[in-house]
Amino acid sequence: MSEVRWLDEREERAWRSLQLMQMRLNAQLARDLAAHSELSYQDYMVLVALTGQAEGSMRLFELGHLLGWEKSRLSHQVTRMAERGLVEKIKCPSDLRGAVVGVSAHGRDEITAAAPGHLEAVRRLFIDLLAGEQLDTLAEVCERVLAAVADEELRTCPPCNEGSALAE
Amino acid sequence: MSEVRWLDEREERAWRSLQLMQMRLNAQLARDLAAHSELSYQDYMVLVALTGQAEGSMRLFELGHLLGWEKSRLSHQVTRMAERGLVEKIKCPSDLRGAVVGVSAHGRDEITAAAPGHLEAVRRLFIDLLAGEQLDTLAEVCERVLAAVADEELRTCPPCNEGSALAE
DNA sequence: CCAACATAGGGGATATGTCCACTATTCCGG
DNA sequence: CCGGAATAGTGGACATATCCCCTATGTTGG
Repeated sequence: MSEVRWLDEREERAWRSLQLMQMRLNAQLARDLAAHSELSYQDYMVLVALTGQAEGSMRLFELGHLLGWEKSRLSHQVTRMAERGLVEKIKCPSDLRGAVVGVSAHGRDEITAAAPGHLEAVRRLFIDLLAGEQLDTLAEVCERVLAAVADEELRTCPPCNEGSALAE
Repeated sequence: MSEVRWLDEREERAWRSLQLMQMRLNAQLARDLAAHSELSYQDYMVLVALTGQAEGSMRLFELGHLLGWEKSRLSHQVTRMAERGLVEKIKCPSDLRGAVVGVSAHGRDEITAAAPGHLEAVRRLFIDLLAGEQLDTLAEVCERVLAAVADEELRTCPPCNEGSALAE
């Protein structure tokens, strides 16, 4: 088609600072969590999701959807967490293919102890630095991008590449 | 101190969508790159940085600063890339501790072939979805957060924890 | 009822990231 | 000039993520 449209200064600034922020912010939050608890950031996210459920448990695939993780990642993660006694995994009685993960007492203790500190860090390093409209703009931006990504995922990977004559 | 200040709906929305976007967008860009080239996203970033230099090479630690990577991560990455012939690493004559990394001809070919497609993906999934002011707001937000993180990194990790009587 | 297909989950191989300890130099104050 | 700090980079151990294939179940149209 046409020649490449490189990023101009404005675009470059936004794109670069976003990528840097992602890396640094996540790294700092993870370090903070590791320093004040036995939980990794990923452990934390899993436990938050589980404790957000009324019964403290849910089907594996539901958890995956909630977190937006691939099934394999989640499977490995849950296996590791189960080995450490943070969660429990049992076969689902109503669907023999499936499994149900639940927080254990130990997991509850850990998340209860870690949450306040983590939340403070999130506020200190992110939320409290931003004005309300900035939060909203950010959310709009992210949601717009997420929609585009979801769209592209659909068009690219699943069983879509058949049926149409305009194949590549 | 006081009790925990949980995130309200607005804050939650921004924080959650940001985290989701990070994950999905990066994953999609990486998949896209992998599908159309032999380069991982990390390879790509290293090569972009190097080809951005006049001589196509730079000191390892400069590269690390430019990318914002830890030295160890960079060392591993460059070693792997050198094994694949994408870059070359030589001892620095003027500082015997150091090393200089340079793009190889092969590396140049790869990045030249991959860049247009990747850039298009970045535009399709991110840049072109946003209005100019959104880009600016985003950049401001990210830079603000980055400053706070850098600040906290300074206060927390390096050789700071000594000298003051107000130790923990 | 059965054959195809879809869905839930597991797990190995491999790539990557982080922590940390270690070596080799260079820099600097006295 | 020397001894102690800072700097540059390496690499092992381990945690994590992804790709991709495998099994076991459900589901559904004939």
